[in-house]
Parts: sequence; C-alpha cells; structure tokens
Amino acid sequence: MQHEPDQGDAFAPHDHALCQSRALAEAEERLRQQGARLTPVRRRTLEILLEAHRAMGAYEVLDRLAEAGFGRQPPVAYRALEFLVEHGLAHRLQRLNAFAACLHPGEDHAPVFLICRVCDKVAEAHAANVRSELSSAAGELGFTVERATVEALGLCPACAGRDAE
Amino acid sequence: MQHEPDQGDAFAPHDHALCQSRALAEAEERLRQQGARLTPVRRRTLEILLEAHRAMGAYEVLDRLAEAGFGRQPPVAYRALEFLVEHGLAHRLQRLNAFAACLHPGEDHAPVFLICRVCDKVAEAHAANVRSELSSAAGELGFTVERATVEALGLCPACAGRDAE
DNA sequence: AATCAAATTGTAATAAGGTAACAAATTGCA
DNA sequence: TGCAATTTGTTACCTTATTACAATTTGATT
Repeated sequence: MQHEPDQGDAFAPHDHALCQSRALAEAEERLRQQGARLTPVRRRTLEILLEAHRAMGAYEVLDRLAEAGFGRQPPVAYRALEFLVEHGLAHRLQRLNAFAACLHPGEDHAPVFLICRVCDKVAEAHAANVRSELSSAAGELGFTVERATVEALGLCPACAGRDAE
Repeated sequence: MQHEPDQGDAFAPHDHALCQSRALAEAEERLRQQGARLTPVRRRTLEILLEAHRAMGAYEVLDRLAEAGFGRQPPVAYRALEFLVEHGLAHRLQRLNAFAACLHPGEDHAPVFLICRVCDKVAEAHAANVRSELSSAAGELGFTVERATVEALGLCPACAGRDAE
C-alpha cells in the first residue's frame, strides 16, 4: 500500500531543508504566542535535532552546542531540551534515553513513536486510535490515563527493503 | 463499572501472600520447562519484586540482595533482573528506569503498563487491541513493529478515590 | 538612559543508572 | 573424579542526569 508524504513521516523521502525551516518557523510562531523565548541556545538545540532527524542523546547534543560556542556542562543541554519538550517542540524517547524534534508541533498531540532499529530514524504516527484503546483497556481496571508513552521499535520501509534484497 | 479481580490487576484488593506464592510457583514451573535455573539470587530477586508489588530501581533491588547476603556490585542485580526479564518473569519499565515482577507470566504477552503516579503500583492491562491499533498506524507509514513499549501514567482507582474525598 | 527584578546561561560538583572484563565458585555430566 | 559450561563476585569505568550557585542578559519601569 502506498502512503502520502506527511510532516510526521521521517521515513518518506522529502525535502529536508524545507522540512527543517518549516519546523523552525512554526516553532517561532508557537513560542511567540505562548510568550516564551527562542533564545540562541534553544534555537541551536532545535536546529541540531532537526538536522539530525533522529533521536539524539543529551550529551551528543551538548557536544554540538559546545562546538557552537555554548557551555560544555550538562545542564546547558538538559535545560534547552527540557524547554523544547515543555513547549511541544521536541520529545523525549524513554526507550533510547534520547530526544528528537517534534515533527508536527502545534497539533496538540500525544504521539506514538516509530523507531527504526537500523537507521535510528524516528517518525510519529497518528495516535488517536491507539490512545483510545489504551484508555479503554485502562478503564477496565478503573485506571485513569493521564500521560502515556508509546514507542515501537522495528523496521522502517527503507531498511526493510534493504534487508530483503 | 465494577471489574473482576485479575492476576494482572495490582490495584484490586487481593490476598498478596497468595498472589506472591502463586507467581513464584508459576515461575519455577516455567523455568523447569525451559531448562533454566531459578538460582538463589534469581529467586530472591523475584521475591523482592513480588513483595514490593511495584516498580523498583536496580540499585534498590541490589540493596535488598546485599542485605540477604549476595554481592553488592551492580552486575549482581542487573544480571538477575535481566534473566527474569528474558524469561518473562519480570518487565523493565523504561519510563521509570525500573523493573517490576510480571503479573501473569506464561500468557506470552507484550503488556501495557499502568503506573499510578501516587502509589507507584504497576498493573498490566490487556494489550491486544492497543497493539493491533499500533501496528495498523505504523503500517500506514510502511513501518513494521517488532517490539513496543506502552506505559501509561495516571491514577489507580484507590488513589483517585482518595483524591476525590 | 539608569535601575531593578526576572529569566537565562555558565560552571562545579556529584548522584544515579548501567556495562565490560575477568577471576572464583558452582553445577551437571561424561 | 575430572572437565566444560554456567553462574556469581569484584574491580573499574562509562553514560546519563541533577543540585546548587554564580554571572549574565533581558525587559519593564521610571
């Protein structure tokens, strides 16, 4: 089955420069509305995540920030990453101890992550159905879901193709 | 809505001593079939998880093992925990950096975890529908799910009741 | 423009989580 | 008994994350 290119689909071939600049522009707009500031460290951090287009560890981000002239101590990276996560511009992937830029900020979402175990790219899938099944399974035990982490490890289409060859 | 007590439901009031001894007996039976050994450290580790009936960090488990006369070095705990996870007797909770005893071993499952943010108890919900929605959402992007982590944070019925009072 | 509080960034120190490598002991079996 | 395989113990170290506090920058206000 074919599928449409989509802003959350890191696996589909796409104009990555455009994808990045669009995400940055959206980030600026969103933050302006919230009255929060996209300072140089924060902006650079987001750019780093967007350029990589995959999940990165905090210390890897920290190295890149240091190269760009920012501080070399862990809190520099953790603070910027935390800020981005809080404002919906990045996500934290528990499974990998890592962070990735949000691929469609603004859509007030609680995404499902698809992590390719070969190329390490991360996509965000549409999660509504998954979430509603989760809530209903939880409801059977009287449990109220407030936040959920859904992360799948597997093969992206490109790597699956390479595997099969 | 009322719900039936269930082996995976840590939230429901239950005879915890029985719950523990049953889980231990099942573990022994399962391992015997697999030709694996429930050695003293491993057995004690499982008991520790079962007694707590919640997720525990590896270092917390290590302390308890040391009290019981086993080694005090991290690998002692990590090896025992890894063994239990590999044999389906315990789970690793990414979100908490922690481990919990499996509440229904044998049912060859890929569970969904419900973690109460107040009392820290962990239950396992029936996951089939969640998993199938996840696979289908992933399929739309051409992604093949191999393993998935689904962890929900929220309120268990007891803590929700206390909150409302 | 000068001032001040709030927000942000920098740095040091350290806690918490996890693994690699190898030695010693134990187990199961020929 | 003797030997290989498994398990346990220990050392050393690596990665991830947080606390605490100082220095700086920003924006609002006079």
